[in-house]
Amino acid sequence: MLSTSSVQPLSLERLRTACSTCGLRELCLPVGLSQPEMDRLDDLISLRRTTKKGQSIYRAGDRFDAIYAVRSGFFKTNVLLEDGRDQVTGFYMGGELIGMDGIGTELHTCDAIALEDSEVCVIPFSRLEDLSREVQALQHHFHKVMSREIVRDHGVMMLLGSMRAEERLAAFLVNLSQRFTARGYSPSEFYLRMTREEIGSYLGLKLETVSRVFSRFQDEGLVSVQQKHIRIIDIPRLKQVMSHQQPC
Amino acid sequence: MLSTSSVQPLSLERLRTACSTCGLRELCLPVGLSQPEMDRLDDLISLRRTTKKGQSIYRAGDRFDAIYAVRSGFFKTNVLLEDGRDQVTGFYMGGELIGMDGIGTELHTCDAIALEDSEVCVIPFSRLEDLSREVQALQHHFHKVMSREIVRDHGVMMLLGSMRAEERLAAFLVNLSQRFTARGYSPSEFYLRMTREEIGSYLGLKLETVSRVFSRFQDEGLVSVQQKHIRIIDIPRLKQVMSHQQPC
DNA sequence: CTCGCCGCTTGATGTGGATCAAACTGTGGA
DNA sequence: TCCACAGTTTGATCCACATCAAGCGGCGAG
Repeated sequence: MLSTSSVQPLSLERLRTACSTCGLRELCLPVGLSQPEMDRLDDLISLRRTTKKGQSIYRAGDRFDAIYAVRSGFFKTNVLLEDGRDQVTGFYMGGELIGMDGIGTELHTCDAIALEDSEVCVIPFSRLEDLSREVQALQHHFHKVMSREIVRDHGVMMLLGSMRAEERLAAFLVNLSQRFTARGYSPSEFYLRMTREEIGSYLGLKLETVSRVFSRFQDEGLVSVQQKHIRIIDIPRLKQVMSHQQPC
Repeated sequence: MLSTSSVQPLSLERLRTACSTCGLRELCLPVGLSQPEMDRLDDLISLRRTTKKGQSIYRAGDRFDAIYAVRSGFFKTNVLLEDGRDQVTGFYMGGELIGMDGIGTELHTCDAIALEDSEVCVIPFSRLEDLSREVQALQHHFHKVMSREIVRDHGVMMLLGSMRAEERLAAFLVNLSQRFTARGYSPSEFYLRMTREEIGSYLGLKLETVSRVFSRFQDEGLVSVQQKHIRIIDIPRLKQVMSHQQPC
């Protein structure tokens, strides 16, 4: 049992891992399902997978056959260019779905890598489609999840295409804060699971720039930064920075 | 009949606009459907909509209730920030689907604007979901289309986050060339429907930079540019530029 | 507890693309 | 037909962020 990325069928653990009893069910795939519908979804999700920090749940080029719901932990997704350049395309936390990039071609187009020891629910995709044909609420919610991923990507495109470094980092922190809040954590105090380099890659900046902007934010009393420990002191002002409305 | 964005039921035109006889069916929603299945899809798509250059099929904030397949013409989608900044998030041509951004919130999150006089098929979304529950091939293909939109967005994020101006424009031209080719047009000669400013907005560049890079490409014998008329002279070299492999 | 290293911070300098400015051109409308 | 103007090109200058460089500090392995 020392294997670092193990796949294990549910058995006695079943009750503990069922969607119905999962603390993340209001954020995850079962949103809007009745109890019997949720039971049917449970039948489908019979595998969990634990992943150690640094390991992947899939790599670009891997055959696609499942999507993954983050049960615990933190992930990033990474696209690669032939010439070696790469870019972080997203960070994922509890209740969020990873892997929808693979549906279009039956092959994954990015790497999904754990930023800390993590656990995901494996959702076999063809069985999800089967069930979606029978359970309208599931079908509709899945479409919403994919649509939101598209909208999120548009937000990142906006950020990369027309925001300056301070605005990008402010937007990033505000977004993280909101997602932590939705999960019952503090809106103002959290640990970053990713390095400055990963943040930079996601935001289209170099790690030095990320570091400098953090320092500037700290000097201005917006946040307190100690390595990966972040405390947001002034969320409203951070939102102003994000929206270009610096008070001169 | 002078209204600029008219909605008209199909009647005698029916045969002409049915998916089954549409030249774009191999690129559009009906991919992989049998004849009877395609007939059922036809039943659902009972509206076409013509849109004059400059007009929108929907705006950010509009209620979402349909997606749109481009029948003819050319569109852009635009996201807006409160502070007035905006960004082009995509260009769409025949056979491509617009509007999936609205599924997540029931509201559209961007504007969809015609870059020339155009026509779209209106696909009522709830009826599309109904039919998807009965026709597996349709369900699966729709999922593929959404997934590809996500993958395309990741490509743009890569481009915006880690490519230089010349690489971006080269990637843009290669992409357009491929899409025109798939539609039976010349891979090397086409008219741009968008302005330098719109290209720049999409690529995270200013219009002056786009213009300068076009000129540089022309000087180097990669393309011939006359306003919106583009002739790609050396596709392989353009692909090299895109991949950072400048021959010193 | 200590060592080594990875990740972070900070400074100095360089540069790609933005900005400002001016002139040119093709097009659509009166 | 001609005018007005939106869109484009090109040049000069500027600046935000990249790059290069050096030192720091916290954490995990032993």
